[in-house]
Amino acid sequence: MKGFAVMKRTLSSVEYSGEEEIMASIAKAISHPVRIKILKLLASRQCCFTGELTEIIPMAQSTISQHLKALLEAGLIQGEINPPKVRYCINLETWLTASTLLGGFFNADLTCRCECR
Amino acid sequence: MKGFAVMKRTLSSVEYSGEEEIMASIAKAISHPVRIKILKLLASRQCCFTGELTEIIPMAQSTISQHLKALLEAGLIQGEINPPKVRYCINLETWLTASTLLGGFFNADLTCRCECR
DNA sequence: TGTATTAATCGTATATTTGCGATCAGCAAT
DNA sequence: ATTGCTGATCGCAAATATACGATTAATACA
Repeated sequence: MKGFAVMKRTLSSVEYSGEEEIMASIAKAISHPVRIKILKLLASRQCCFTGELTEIIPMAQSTISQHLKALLEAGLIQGEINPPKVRYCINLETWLTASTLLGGFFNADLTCRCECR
Repeated sequence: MKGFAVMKRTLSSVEYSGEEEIMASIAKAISHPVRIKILKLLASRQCCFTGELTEIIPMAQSTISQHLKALLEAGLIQGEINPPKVRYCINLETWLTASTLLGGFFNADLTCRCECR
């Protein structure tokens, strides 16, 4: 991972639009239930939060840290390092981008009129 | 993949709500740019479509078929088998679910007021 | 019965994800 | 300096995902 321009295991590098890559990147970030749970927790606590996550979610501390890192790299959260503690909160900017891109995508008016089943 | 109730590589099976698992499953389906591109194509062509995808997207036919299968299993598309052709189109029901869940998730009113950076 | 067409599936190689324990890094207070 | 605390990172193992070519399945047509 790291940024949006990776993945070229093959020669036939397909071309993607910036939006497609950003959307995919955000989707990948929330493609694991525990990361959705984490985001929900962060969003509900008004804001900032810390590794009390470890107490709420029964997973190894290192595992949770990894998920936080994934969310951080996707830009969905931001953290304020303040050793020995770190506070995380939603990154409103990316949050808005996600809302716009994903919302716009799924809200598209699809008047499907085919006989597919 | 297959359904929403997999993943228990570990002993400390974390509990997830149905919504969390459905959201994660949908997000995973659109976590690859080529699948977003495919969905866009299907959505734009009014509706139904076929493996002309192979002509538009420079990827092996088997690879595209695999991505279609992923979208199918996530319920985002549906296909009408009509050998030797198959027509795919958006599955409006899941599409609406995705819109509701993801939209509701990201549209949550976050009045963050922390000093995190 | 062959032949052509389309698309799924199989088998394989490689890369990424996920999870864990163990260790390291940064700071505060002894 | 030593200790304690929180949290990131490392190293490993196992599971998934991704991409491909080759093969197979299903049907229409000659």
